[in-house]
Amino acid sequence: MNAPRNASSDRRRPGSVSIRDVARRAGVSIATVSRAVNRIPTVDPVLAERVWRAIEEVGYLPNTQARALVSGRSRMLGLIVSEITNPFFPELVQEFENLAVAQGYEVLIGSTNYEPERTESLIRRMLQRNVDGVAVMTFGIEEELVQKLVEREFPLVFVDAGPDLPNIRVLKVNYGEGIRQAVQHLAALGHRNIAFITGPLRLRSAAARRDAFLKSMSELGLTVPADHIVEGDHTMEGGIAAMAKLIALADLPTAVLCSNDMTAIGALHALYRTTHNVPQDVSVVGFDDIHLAQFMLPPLTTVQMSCMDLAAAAVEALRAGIEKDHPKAEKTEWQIPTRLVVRQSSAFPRGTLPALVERAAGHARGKR
Amino acid sequence: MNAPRNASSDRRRPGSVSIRDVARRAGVSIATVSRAVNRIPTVDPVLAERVWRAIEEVGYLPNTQARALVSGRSRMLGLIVSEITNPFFPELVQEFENLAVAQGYEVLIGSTNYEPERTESLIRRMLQRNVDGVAVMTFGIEEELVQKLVEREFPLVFVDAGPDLPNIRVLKVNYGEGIRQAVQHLAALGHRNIAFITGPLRLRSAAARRDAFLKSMSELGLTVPADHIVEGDHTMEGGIAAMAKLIALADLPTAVLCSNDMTAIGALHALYRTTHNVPQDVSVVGFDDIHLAQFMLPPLTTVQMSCMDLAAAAVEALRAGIEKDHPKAEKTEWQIPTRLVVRQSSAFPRGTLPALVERAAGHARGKR
DNA sequence: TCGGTAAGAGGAAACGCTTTCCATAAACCT
DNA sequence: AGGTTTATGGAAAGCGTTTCCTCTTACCGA
Repeated sequence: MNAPRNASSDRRRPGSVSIRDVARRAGVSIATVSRAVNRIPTVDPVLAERVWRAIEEVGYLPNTQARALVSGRSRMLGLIVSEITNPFFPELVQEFENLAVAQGYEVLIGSTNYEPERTESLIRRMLQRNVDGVAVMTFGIEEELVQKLVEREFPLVFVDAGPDLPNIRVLKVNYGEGIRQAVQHLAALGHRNIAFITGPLRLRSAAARRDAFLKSMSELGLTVPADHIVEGDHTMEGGIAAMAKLIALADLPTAVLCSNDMTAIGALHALYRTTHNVPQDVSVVGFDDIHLAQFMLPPLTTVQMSCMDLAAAAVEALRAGIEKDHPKAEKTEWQIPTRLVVRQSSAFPRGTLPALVERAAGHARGKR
Repeated sequence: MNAPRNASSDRRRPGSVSIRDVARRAGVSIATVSRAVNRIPTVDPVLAERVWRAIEEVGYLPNTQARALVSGRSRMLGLIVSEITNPFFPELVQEFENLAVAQGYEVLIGSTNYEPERTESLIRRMLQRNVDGVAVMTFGIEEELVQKLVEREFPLVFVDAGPDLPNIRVLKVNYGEGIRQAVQHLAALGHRNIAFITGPLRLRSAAARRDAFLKSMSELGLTVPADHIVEGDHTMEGGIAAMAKLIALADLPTAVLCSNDMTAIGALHALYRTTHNVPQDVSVVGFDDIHLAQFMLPPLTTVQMSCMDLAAAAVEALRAGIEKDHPKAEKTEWQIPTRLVVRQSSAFPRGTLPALVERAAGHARGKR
């Protein structure tokens, strides 16, 4: 006997079960099975029970593609990040995935690696897969690249800024608040000579962080010489190089604020290599509060931009755009707070009285 | 006039274009368009050209779901990893994605976080999405959890070991080779008292690494006291705790080999906190060669298990299982080599003559 | 007892695509 | 030149689901 393993087409994967098999088993029509599966109340509870038992028995799983084809909704969300290897993003991805799955969505992830043609292909792929919405968490993508998505009126979520169009929602990160806290923290410790290592300035978010720094400084009446603003690229390598430039200056700043944690970690390395102690000689402050930050030596004082907040806002904003009866369907802006987390990479400026006292106490305790 | 924007159903997303629109524009049948898109040679080149131009003009993108529905192949690959926040995995994911996309596949990622129920739901989701194959890169997943996938004869790729069934392919990581190189490197420097921090031993790969270590040691006639094998959990926190136990021992080992890089980084931290210098007091060697390893202080000597190799083998093995005429369709095992990368976290054991010479030279150069 | 109504279940169409089959046109051979 | 084969386009049949519409059945009141 070479009969097919099930009554449906023999092209199908073995063990695959369709709604028809369930219908046959339960002795009802496929329409009834569909209604039972979708918990439509007009179905007789007795029949529904029979359907559910049949589903259990034959091991039925509804085919998502067929569902998507007919319903026009794929229940997939696109998530575009800059580079998955930057430790900030996996944390974001993880949280985004958790939340999306909890809401019954699948996640299609893509990283642009800052390459326009990659972004291009990424968007085309997401369009083809017919995602229900896309979160563009690249912190400053070129707008024209997402033009296609905008045209097709996909629900879209951007960080910081996006075109002012229907179906576009924006997560406004309040860089100012956290950076002001950081600057005031340093100023309160006595720092006056504070440098800033930026991210790649073509990124809107990097420029926003730098501007927030300059604003906070001028609020305190502190001036920033041009050579105290050095451009990095949000990688550790970039942080090392940028810090090296600052070390080469005639007046080494007493504190350095960095546009992200990886840059700050790079700065720590550069200082360590040149036998400068942190925080005794130079205070270093990061931005993001990635997991790694607390395990640095010394643990990094940093401005927290919570992935949890960001991911939660992104998923909520996408759902608001997708599900027409969502309570926040009309909301277009989500505020993301930032706040300073003080650890041990920031202290009194070198040469000041409190620093000397600290250092003496430290030596007395046997630390180096 | 409130006519719909295109001639198809008005339920569709605006701007969405179907094969019918292309056919109309090119003045051919939809079958011809389909054949042109799928590059079937029997279509008249002139017509094909007209079709391609029409596709360009109307901005047509084939609907992947419809394609998958009829062809039975979704062109999606599942990738299951342990935890995306462990830096090893993003590197793997990135490479896997690049390769898969280059072959025309999309990637559905999921992390188990070592929770069985998460894995369960992950697999159900992948089944529903009808992925063409799944790579289970968790380095030791419980087999029964993937039973469903096995039953349905999904092409499956495991790391290290998997059930010996058709459609199962295994990437055999040669832990022995790299770890032998590491042990011999340390022994050559003069180390005799070498400890090992394991990963979570329920993971097959963690046990395999420990066994490889013990084997390499005994090959050299070196004994390993029971308290020199400490269990970690492949995280930095675990590495810190495990190293703390070693530090508390009466005879501090002169070298510590770790089951992965995050553990080694934890060990570096624990040593740093207790004012032990690496490599002068203790040599530390990692495993994986994650990107971060080269930026540690000191840069970490480690055994490289290339994500590139692993990802390439995984994608190739999956394709071999999916595409029936694949040249390597019959191959069931892929070998993944490992090799030692010597950096600066390993040196002569403390108290030996070469170490004293090194130290003196180092002091002379002004380093600490 | 019978007509009217409402609830529940089934049949069938549609979603966008691929694939197969068939009809037509063109080319070849005898 | 007529018949046969080969190329090529067009029409139609699914793929697995949802949804609309129709039909049956049961229940209620008169």
